[in-house]
Amino acid sequence: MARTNITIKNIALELGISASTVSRALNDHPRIGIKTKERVRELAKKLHYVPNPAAKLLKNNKTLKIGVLLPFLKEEFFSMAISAIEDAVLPHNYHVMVSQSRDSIEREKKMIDAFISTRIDGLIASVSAETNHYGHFKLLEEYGIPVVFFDRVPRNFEANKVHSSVTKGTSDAIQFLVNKGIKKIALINGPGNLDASDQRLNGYLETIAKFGLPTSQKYIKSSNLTREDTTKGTIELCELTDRPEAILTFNDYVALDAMAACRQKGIIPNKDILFVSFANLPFTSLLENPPMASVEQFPSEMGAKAAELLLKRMQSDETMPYEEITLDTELRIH
Amino acid sequence: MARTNITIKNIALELGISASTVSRALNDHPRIGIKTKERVRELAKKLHYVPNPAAKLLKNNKTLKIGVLLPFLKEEFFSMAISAIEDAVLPHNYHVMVSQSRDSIEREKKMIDAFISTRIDGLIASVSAETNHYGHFKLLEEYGIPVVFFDRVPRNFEANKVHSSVTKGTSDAIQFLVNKGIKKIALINGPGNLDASDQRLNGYLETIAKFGLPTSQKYIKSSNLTREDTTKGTIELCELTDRPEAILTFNDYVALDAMAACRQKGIIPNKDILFVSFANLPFTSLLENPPMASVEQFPSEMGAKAAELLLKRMQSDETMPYEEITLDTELRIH
DNA sequence: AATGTGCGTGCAACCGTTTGCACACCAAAT
DNA sequence: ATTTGGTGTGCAAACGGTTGCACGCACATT
Repeated sequence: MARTNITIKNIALELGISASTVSRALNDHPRIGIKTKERVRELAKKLHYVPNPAAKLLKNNKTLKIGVLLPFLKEEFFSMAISAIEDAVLPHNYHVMVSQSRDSIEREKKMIDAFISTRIDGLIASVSAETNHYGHFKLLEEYGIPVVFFDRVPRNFEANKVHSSVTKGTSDAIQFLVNKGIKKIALINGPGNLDASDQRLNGYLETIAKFGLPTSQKYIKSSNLTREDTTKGTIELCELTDRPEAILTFNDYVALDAMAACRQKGIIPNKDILFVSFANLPFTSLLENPPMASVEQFPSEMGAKAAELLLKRMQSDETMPYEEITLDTELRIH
Repeated sequence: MARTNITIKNIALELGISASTVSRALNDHPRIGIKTKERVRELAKKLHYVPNPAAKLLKNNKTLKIGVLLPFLKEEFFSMAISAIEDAVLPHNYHVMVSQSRDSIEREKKMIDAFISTRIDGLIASVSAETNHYGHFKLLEEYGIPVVFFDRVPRNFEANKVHSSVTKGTSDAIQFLVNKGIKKIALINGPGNLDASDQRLNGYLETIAKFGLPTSQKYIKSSNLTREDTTKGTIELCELTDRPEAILTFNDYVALDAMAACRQKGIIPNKDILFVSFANLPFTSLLENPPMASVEQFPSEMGAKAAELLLKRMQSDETMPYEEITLDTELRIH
C-alpha cells in the first residue's frame, strides 16, 4: 500500500544504472548524458518520486522550513501577516510552520524547542504578552537560526526587528481628536513589557504635553489584553468624575472590549466617548459601530518585510549586524 | 558561532565511550549502566543536545509532524479548531504544521505537495470552496499518510470525516423561527460542492415542507463565500416583492456580510429581517447587533475529535475502514 | 577448573542523498 | 603509438542516530 519507498536506489535499479547517476541526473549535473537524464526524469515522474527530506537535511543542513511564532492565530492582524509571509517565502521554496504562544511565555519556550528540534532555517516571531526575557530566542541564534521579530518586538534586546512607527501613529491619533475639539483623552495601553506599549505611552505623553492637554495618571490604564482586564480599566475610566471624552486603545480588540464595557455602563461609544484604536483590521468593517478612527499598521506589509529580512539573514553566512525596519502608520477615519 | 554540531558522536568522544552507548543511554536502554546513563544525560543537557530529526526520520520513517490544511486562518472557526488540535496532539509529541488553501484548489494541491515532501505523518483537512475532486488527497494515502477531514468534508468520497449534524441544526433554526411566528424564510447557502451546503439545503427543504411554509427557488441563494457574492444574493432577496421575514445564512461571516448589505438597502437587520446563522463564533459577542441566533458547531470539539481520530489512524498499521463522526449542534439565541 | 548467567559496552550496517575521486571510453592531437 | 582531453558513469564515504549481534568481564554454580 504505502509507496514511501520510492527512492533513488529503486530508480537506479530499475534503469540499471547507479544511484549517483540518478541523483546527478535529477539535479541536472552537466556531466550526465542527455538521454540518461531523460530516462531518469521520466521514470521519476512516473513513480511520483519525492526526495526524502531527511536525507537532504542530513547532507545540506537545510530544512527549507521557516517558523512563525505569534500570540494568536485568531487575531486577524496575525493571520494577515502569516499570509504575507507565506507569499513572500514560497517562491524561494520555503515552507512556513506556524505556532501560537497564546500569550504565554511557557508555551513560547515549548514551541521554540519544537522548532529547534525540527531544525527550521529561520524564525519570525511576535512575542507574547508575558515575555520579559529573551533567552529562548537567544538559544535559536546559538543554533545558528536567525530570528526576525515583527510587530511585537522586544525591548532592550538587540535583534532584527520590523515594526511600525507607533509613537508617530499615537501622535496622529491625538492630533485628530484635538482637531475635533476634544481635550480629555485617555489611554488603554497594552502590557508594559512590550515595546509597542512603550511607544504608545511616549507618543501619548509627548503629544498631550505638546498641546497642553489635561491629563493625569488616572487617564492611563494598561491591560494584559484579556477582556476582563480591559473591561476593568474601561469601567474605572467611565466612573471618573472627570470622565474622558475620548479613549485611545492598544488595538481594535481592546477597543471592542472597551466599547462593550461602556455600553454596559449606559455610555454610548463614539458618541459619549470617542474611540480611536490601532490596527484597523478588516473585520471592523463588518461592525455597525467601529472605532471612529484607527491607526493602520499594515500587517501584510510588515509580514512581507519580515520575511524578506529573514531570507536575507538565512542567505548570509553568519554574522552581520542586526537590522531594524520601521514602517509608517496611517490614520484611518471611519 | 552555530552549535549545530552537537551530536551523539561528540558526546561519545568527550566521554570516551561509543556512540551506540550514548544513544542507548539517552533512550534509557535497560542494558546500560546507571552511572553511564547519568554521565551521558548530564553532558547532553549541558551541551543542549537535540537529536537531529533527519537521522531519526531516516531510521523510523516518522516525522512526528501532522499537517492541518484549511481555507483561512483568519476565520475564528478554523483558528479555534487548530488550537484544539494542537492541544490534542502535543502530549503525543506531535507538532502541528498549518497551511491555508485560501479557498483555492490549486493552492490546496501545492500545499499537499509540500506536506508530502515534508513527510508529515498525517493530515487534518477542511476542503476549499473550490474543491470538487479529491485526487490530491488520494495521493497522500498512496504515500501511507492518513487523512481526516473535518467540518468541510468531501461529498461522494470515502474518507475519515468529522463534522456536525448540519441538517438537524438547520431544522432547529427553522423551528425557532416558526415558533416566533415567522413564515417566509430564505436561505443563503454556501458553494454547491460542499457537503455542508447540501445538508443545509436538505434540512431547509425538509423542514419548510414539514411546516408547510411558503417557499420558492427565489428564497434560495448560494454564495461562494466572498463578500461580493453574498451582497449580491442579499440584495436580490431584499428586492423581492414577497421579501423574506428571516434569512438563514451559511455561517456568521456570511450573516455579517448579508446584514451589512441590508443596511445599505435601508433594511434593519434583526428587526425588518431576522438573521440566523451557523457557527456562533466568539467574535460575534463583540457585536452590538449579532445574528439573533446561531447554530453552535463546536469547532474546538470538532478539532479535538479529528485529532483523536488521526492519532488512531497513525497508530494502526495500514488499512482499517474509514470512520465518520457526527457531532450534535446546538441552537444559541442571542 | 569448567560452565553458565547477567551486565555493560562496542562494532558495523543501515536509512536516502550527495559528491570527491577515479576510471573507462573515445576522439583528436602529438 | 602515446598523450591529452573531454564525456559519462560508478564507488564509497559522509551526514546522525538506531539496533542486532557479539564480546568481555565478573560472579555464581557445577
